[in-house]
Amino acid sequence: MEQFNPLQFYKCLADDTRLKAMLLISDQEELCVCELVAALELSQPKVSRHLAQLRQCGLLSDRKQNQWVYYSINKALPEWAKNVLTQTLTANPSFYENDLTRLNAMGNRPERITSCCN
Amino acid sequence: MEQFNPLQFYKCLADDTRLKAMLLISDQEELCVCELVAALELSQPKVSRHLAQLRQCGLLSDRKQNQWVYYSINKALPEWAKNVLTQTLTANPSFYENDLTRLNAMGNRPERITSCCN
DNA sequence: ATTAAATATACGATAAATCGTATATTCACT
DNA sequence: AGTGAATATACGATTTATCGTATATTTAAT
Repeated sequence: MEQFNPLQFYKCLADDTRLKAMLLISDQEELCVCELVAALELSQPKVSRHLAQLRQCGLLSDRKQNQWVYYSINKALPEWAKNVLTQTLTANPSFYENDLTRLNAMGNRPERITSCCN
Repeated sequence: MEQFNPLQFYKCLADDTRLKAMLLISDQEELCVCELVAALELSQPKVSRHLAQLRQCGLLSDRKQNQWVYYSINKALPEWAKNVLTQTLTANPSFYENDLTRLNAMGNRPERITSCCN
């Protein structure tokens, strides 16, 4: 993230897959690629590509755990951008409710290792 | 505006001309096309086209006065979207400061008729 | 070692957005 | 009636974004 720019931020949100991924991740704290694939009903390469873009633009962070990669909202995101996401999330539940339903219906979701020490 | 949709909203903001126009209009209450042409240093058709799109999507309203068309933020915009604009405006002054400077330096700005009765 | 699952990336094809230029329209002024 | 300023729109050309498919990489399990 070479200097956070509102235009780039909105370009990231201007795609159905990316916007829904951002909202679902905001809502769920973190999600791995296969969970997003299931929730959004899209191909794995498509989801992965969009997540890579969101990470490169500084909107998402990722952490690797076993064979999964978990994406979460980048803590270093400017406050105004975090607020934009929160406003969008809470004001538009119907925009992503179907995705959330599919996510909750998903079997075999990977287990998070809950570290006891932080 | 057939039903306000966050994706469409962000698509509107995902273009340099449109985002700057939105922020300048937010800041200035209303601006006519020729003022935006001067502030943004862009061709009249280009600015006009983008404003038309913002109006069609429900982000802007227009009023005609003499030969000028003044654009302002649509009062009927959902609260969350207004908040997004306000947040973006106040947190990113450097994004549009040059445009604001050119606007203020512009000679011959059309005079608003200040109606005394409303 | 082999296989399978999860993820990432490369590449050419397609679709979508944007642009410049030309032109139409409207209004004020003479 | 005629001219000029402000604005809008149409159209083809170009750029940009997205996509499907194939393939590479990593990790876990057998």
